[in-house]
Amino acid sequence: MTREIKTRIAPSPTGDPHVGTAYIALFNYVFAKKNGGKFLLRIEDTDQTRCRADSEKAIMESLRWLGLEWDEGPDCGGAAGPYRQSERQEIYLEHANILIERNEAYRCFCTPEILAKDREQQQKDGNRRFGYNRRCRNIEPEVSAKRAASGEPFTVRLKMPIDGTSVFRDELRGDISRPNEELDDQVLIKSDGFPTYHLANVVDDHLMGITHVIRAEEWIPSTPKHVRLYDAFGWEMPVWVHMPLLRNADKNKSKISKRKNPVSLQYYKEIGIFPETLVNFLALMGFSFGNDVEKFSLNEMTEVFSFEKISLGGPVFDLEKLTWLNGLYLREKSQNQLLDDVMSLYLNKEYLSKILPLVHERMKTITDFVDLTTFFFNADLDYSLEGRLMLPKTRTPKEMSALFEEAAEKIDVLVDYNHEELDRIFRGMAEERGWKIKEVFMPVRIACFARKASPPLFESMEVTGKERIRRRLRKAAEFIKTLPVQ
RNA sequence: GGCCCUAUAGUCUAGCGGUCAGGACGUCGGCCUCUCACGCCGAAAGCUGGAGUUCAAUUCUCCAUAGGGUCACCA
Repeated sequence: MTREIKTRIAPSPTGDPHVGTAYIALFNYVFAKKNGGKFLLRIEDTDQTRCRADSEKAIMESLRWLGLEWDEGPDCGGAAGPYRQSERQEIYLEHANILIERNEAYRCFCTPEILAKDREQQQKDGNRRFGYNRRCRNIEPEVSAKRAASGEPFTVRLKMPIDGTSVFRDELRGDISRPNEELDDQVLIKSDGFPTYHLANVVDDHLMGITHVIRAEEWIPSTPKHVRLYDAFGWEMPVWVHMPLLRNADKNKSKISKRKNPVSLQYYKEIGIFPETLVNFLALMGFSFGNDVEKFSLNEMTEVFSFEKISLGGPVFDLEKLTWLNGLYLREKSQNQLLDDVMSLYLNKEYLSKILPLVHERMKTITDFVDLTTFFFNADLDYSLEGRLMLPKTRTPKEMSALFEEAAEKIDVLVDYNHEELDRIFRGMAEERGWKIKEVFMPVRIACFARKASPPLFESMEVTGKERIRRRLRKAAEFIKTLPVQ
């Protein structure tokens, strides 16, 4: 009897909801629905140092916004719960122990310091083979157990074959093989007791009945480890499907990254992209509907979907085509629908009441409000008029664009995006460089608002929102490079 | 660097041995029009290179090249 088709999206709640997560979720969703199966959501929060409290909620909201509803998940439950890995601790430990008993895994007592030293030595020796040297692989089981019992910290590692070749079948590419000497003994349980992705992922996928693992191409190199895990447990293998990676629009088409491209789903929502547009566009990244059809809904895609319609070249995420597609959807909407959309995005009391205090004193008539606040509603700005003011006479284009890029980075890692933090960042950068405050603040004002005069800088940046501000800083950095040295 | 994946215009793609290499974004030109936008019409622009298989390669094989990914107690 064939199993019910089940797929999953397993995001790690380490930051803003990522466009790549939506991309992979989309294909998992569509494949499951096409086959009358289930699509589930699992939260991979096993990295205690990187997980952020509000991230999980934001990810769920974004996926829902896109209409990628899951059948089982941390909020709606399901037969194979819990769906949050941090709540499945005992399950992983139990399974790690099974592997130790079967001699498929072992405790490793090497400290991070020793490992770092090993790596250093390997570098020095010009040894091309990195990875763990398997020092603890053959410790006698009794000795190992005793050391563990005595409280010595350890990790659990998977015993990989030392020679030979691992082969697995990727649904889109056929057989992929890798020499085993390339694979080292992967850590399964970290010394903090949490599992690594490799263990948690395989155990959960099996226990949750996942039949098709549709994930990003970056996982291909470690798939042999996962295959080994399934074999060690004696479990039935899922079908492996590795989707191409979304790419930046830079020269090299590198893997999509927040340094070069807005990757937060929140951003696309903020600039007025409809969820159906984004889903449609993401689908276009690698999937062909057929008959030259480019505009289609999630349901229409589901009807015609098959893996044969996926192409493997890494698709560049092109904002221009996304915007064009959005226009198609927009012109199709009734004016009533559109009115609701316009109001719910920015023209509502909540948003306007954040702006109003910033311009209150600057207004003489009600109509001034509009002139004073346009940049709170724009996606990108036009720098053709005031743009040159981003470059103080005392600074070079290179220096200035570097500052903007650094600012975008610093803002990205902010835990709390607010005007105090922004103030701290920009004053700090001026100070570090020994620049005058005005050499930083005016250029930033132009970059963020394209005007010499604006409401209070950092308050306005706060209201405009992290993603749009980061995008503007990056755009400004590009623009400055086109200016002549003064 | 080792290993792995990928390769049709600037970008997204169709093609699954014989096609004038099709569509879309963008670009350019024109039409519509009070302007702009929309819409419509048209144009420029592509099979990375080299061997091999074949009567015939964009398509199959190999090599090269290029790009990407990956080599963590991150996912």
